[in-house]
Amino acid sequence: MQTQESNVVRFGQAALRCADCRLQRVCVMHTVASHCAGETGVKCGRPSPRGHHLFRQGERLQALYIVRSGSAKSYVSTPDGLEQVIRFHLPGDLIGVDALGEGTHTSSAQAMEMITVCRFPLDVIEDAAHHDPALYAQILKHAGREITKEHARAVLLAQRGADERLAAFLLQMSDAYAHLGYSAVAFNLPMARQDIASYLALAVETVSRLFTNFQHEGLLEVDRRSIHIPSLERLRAVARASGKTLLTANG
Amino acid sequence: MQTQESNVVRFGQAALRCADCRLQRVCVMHTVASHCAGETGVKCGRPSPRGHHLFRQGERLQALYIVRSGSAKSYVSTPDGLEQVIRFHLPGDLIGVDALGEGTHTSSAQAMEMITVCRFPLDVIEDAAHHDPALYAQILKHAGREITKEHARAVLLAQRGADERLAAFLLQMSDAYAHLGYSAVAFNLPMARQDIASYLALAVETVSRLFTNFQHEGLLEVDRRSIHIPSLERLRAVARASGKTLLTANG
DNA sequence: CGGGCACTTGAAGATAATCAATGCCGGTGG
DNA sequence: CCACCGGCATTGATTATCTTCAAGTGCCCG
Repeated sequence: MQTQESNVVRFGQAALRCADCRLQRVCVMHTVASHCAGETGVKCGRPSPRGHHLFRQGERLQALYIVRSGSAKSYVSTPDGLEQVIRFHLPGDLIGVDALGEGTHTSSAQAMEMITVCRFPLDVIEDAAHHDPALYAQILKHAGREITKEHARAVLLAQRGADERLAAFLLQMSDAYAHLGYSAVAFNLPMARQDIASYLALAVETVSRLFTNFQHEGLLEVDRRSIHIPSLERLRAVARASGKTLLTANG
Repeated sequence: MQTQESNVVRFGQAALRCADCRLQRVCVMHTVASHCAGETGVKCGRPSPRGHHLFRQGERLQALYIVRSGSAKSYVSTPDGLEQVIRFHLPGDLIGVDALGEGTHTSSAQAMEMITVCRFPLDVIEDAAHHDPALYAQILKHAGREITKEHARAVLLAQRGADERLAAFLLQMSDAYAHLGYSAVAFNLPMARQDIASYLALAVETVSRLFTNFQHEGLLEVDRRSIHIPSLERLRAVARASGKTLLTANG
C-alpha cells in the first residue's frame, strides 16, 4: 500500500516529504531529492516489519535505500549456509552501494525492527546525476567512507581481542546514536546477540559472557537489549588496550 | 627523473603510452587516458624501488594510481604502532579509492618490489569525468567491487580457520595472475610472510607452519617465495571445508 | 498458559598465539 | 673469495583465548 504522490507518504497521520526530513543533515541523497520535486519514482517512507528484506544477495540492483527510521543489517550468505553480518544500518545510512560494482547485490539487507526507508531507483539517481554530477562525487565519497569503515573493521577483527571488540562496537553504536541526536550513554540495541557475535566474529556465548563481565566490572548496565554506559572513558580504555589483566571471556 | 611528455615515459629503451598499454583490458582508467592525448598531467611509468610509498596514511588525496608493473601493499597503521595489511595490488589495480571518502588517505600504499605506476591527479580525473560522466560510474563500479572484496575478506577472517585462509589467499593470487595472463599454478609471491600473516590475521609462525604442512601434504611446492600448485582442485577443497581431520597448524 | 526462541551459564577441548631458538639467504666488506 | 652480519623464515614447546558442547533460564507471543 503506497501513496500516489511520490516522494511523499502518509505515515500515521503525518505526510513526510524529503524537504521536511529531519535526516537532511546526515542524508547523502538530498541532492537527488532536490531534483525530485514532482513525480520521480522516489518513494519515501515505506514501513516494513522486522525480518523484511530490502533486497537479497544475488538480486539485480534496482535501487539504493536510505534508512529513515528503524534499523537494518547487511549480511552475506556463505556457500555452507552461514550468515556473516557485514554492517548495521541506522537512520540516514545509505544501503546498497556495494552492488554498484557488478550491478548485482553481493549482500542481503534485512530490517531488524519496524523500518521505513526512502527508495531511490537507479535510473532516477542517474538522471539526477546527469543534472548535477556532484551527486556522483557525493556517492563516491560515501563509497570511500564505506571502504574506510571496512578497513577499521579489519583492524578490529585482526588485532583485537574479544573484549576490545565488544567495547569498540558499543562505542560505535554510541557514536552513531549521538550523531543522530540521541543519548550516547543510554540506548537500546536493535540487534540480537547472534548478530553482534557474527559482526564481531565471535561466538554468541562469548558475547553473552562479555556483557556479563562488563556489567560486573561496572563498565556497563545491561538489561537484555537496553544499554547504559556509566563512563564512556572507561569503555574507551577497554577498547584501546583491553584489560589484559582485567577480564577474561570465561567467568 | 621524469620525461617531458606527460602520459609517456621512457623505461629502459621503450617509450610507453597508455594507448599501447597491455593493461588496457584490466585498467579502469583508460577512459581518463582516452581524454588525455596531450599534456594532461597524467604520468605513466614512474619506477620506484621496493619500500617506496605512493602515499601515506593521513596525507591529502592528490592522485589515484594504477599499478603498471610490480606490486604494492596497502596497510593501515594502528595507534599502537602496528601495521594491518589491507590489500595487495598487482598490475592493473587502482589504488587510493578509499581516500575519496574524506579527501585524506586512510591507508598507506607501499611498493613491495620495483614498481611502476600511472599517476592520475584528482583534477585531471575530475576534468575527464566532466567530459564523460561515465568515468564516474566506472570509478563507482570499482569502489563497489572494492567493498565486495572487503566483504569476502570479512567472511574469510570471521568464519574460516587458518589453513582455509591461506588456501583461499593462494587461490586469490593464482586467479589474479591467471587474469593477467600468467601461470595460475606457478608464481612468485611478492610479499613477505609477515605481510601474508597480517593480511590473513594470523601470526607469522602460523603461516610458516601452514606452508610447511601444505608442502608435506603435497598441496604445494614451496621454495621461499616461489609457489607451485600441483592441483588447484585440491587446494580449493582445502579452502572450502578445511581438512578438519587433515591438518593442524602445529606440527 | 504453554511453547519457542533468545539469552545466559558452565565445563571441556581445540586452535592459534606467544615465547624462544635456530637456520638460511643475500649483501657487504675485509 | 671468504667471513660476517641482518633480515626473513622455520621449528619446537607452552600457554591463552575462544569455541564448542551441553544445559538451564526467562521472556515474549500466540
